[in-house]
Amino acid sequence: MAGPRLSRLEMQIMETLWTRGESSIREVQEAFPEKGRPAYTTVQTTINRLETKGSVRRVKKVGNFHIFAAAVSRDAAQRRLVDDLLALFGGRTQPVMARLIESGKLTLADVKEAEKTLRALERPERKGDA
Amino acid sequence: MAGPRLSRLEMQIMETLWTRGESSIREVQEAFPEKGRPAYTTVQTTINRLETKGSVRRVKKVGNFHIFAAAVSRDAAQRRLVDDLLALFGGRTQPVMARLIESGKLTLADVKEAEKTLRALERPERKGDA
DNA sequence: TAGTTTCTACCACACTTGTAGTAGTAAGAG
DNA sequence: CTCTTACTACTACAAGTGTGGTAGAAACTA
Repeated sequence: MAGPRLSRLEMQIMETLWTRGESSIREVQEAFPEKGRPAYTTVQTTINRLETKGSVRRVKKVGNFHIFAAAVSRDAAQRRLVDDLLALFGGRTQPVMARLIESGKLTLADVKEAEKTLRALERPERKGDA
Repeated sequence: MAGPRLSRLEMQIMETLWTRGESSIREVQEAFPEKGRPAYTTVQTTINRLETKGSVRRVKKVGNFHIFAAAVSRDAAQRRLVDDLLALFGGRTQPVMARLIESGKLTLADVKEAEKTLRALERPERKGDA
């Protein structure tokens, strides 16, 4: 399955749709930080492409403008990104973790959280192991 | 610095150069799994582009062919990939970790290793904190 | 040396992505 | 009902990427 690949700008737009919910092109555009905000038509073009890809759909028309909504979940889209990255690393997570640590963004809390989740997942793994 | 962005195919080629060391185009090409191996000229074109980007350099000529070598470290290139991904996640590692777990590739051992590394890094953090 | 093989240099092309302009239409302001 | 404005649909275009073809040179092989 995996859905289509989403580019940087596409992801930023999806992010707005995920966080603010159904939005017009104008709303999506204005959600960008004023500094470096893309032109209205740039957002329009990109949303149209997302629509073609099936990642976004227009839900209704209000006045003379359309309202769009994400047609894929944030989790699914993010999963795709991580899977692609992982493929680039030959499927090995260890070097990914190493780079995350280098980035300085990975906190001990994040890791402990992950560890807890993993333990919870591993315990019920009685019959079908990975 | 960050160096240029490397595409999927470019990364695959770099991977060969990193693991096997200096190689000819033919060697790089044949390092690809037979199934879905790109044409010789595809590899050639891509190596040329890598050369233009400064990620690869030709080190010598043997007979009638050139020998190429990576001009950037694997770590640096991988760091770039992870940083780019992180940017897409708004700099937050937590969702990245979550997706890694979902992928089923992240092992408890990887996480413990990361935890150890983080602890070791955090302790000496006397003067210059993050 | 002549033929065959193997490279190299360059070109071509389609698809993606970021970016934005233009023309026309629909909606709200008076 | 007319004007102004905001939005839509469409078009354009350059850089990046994957893909591979062609022509000609260089180097082994007999």
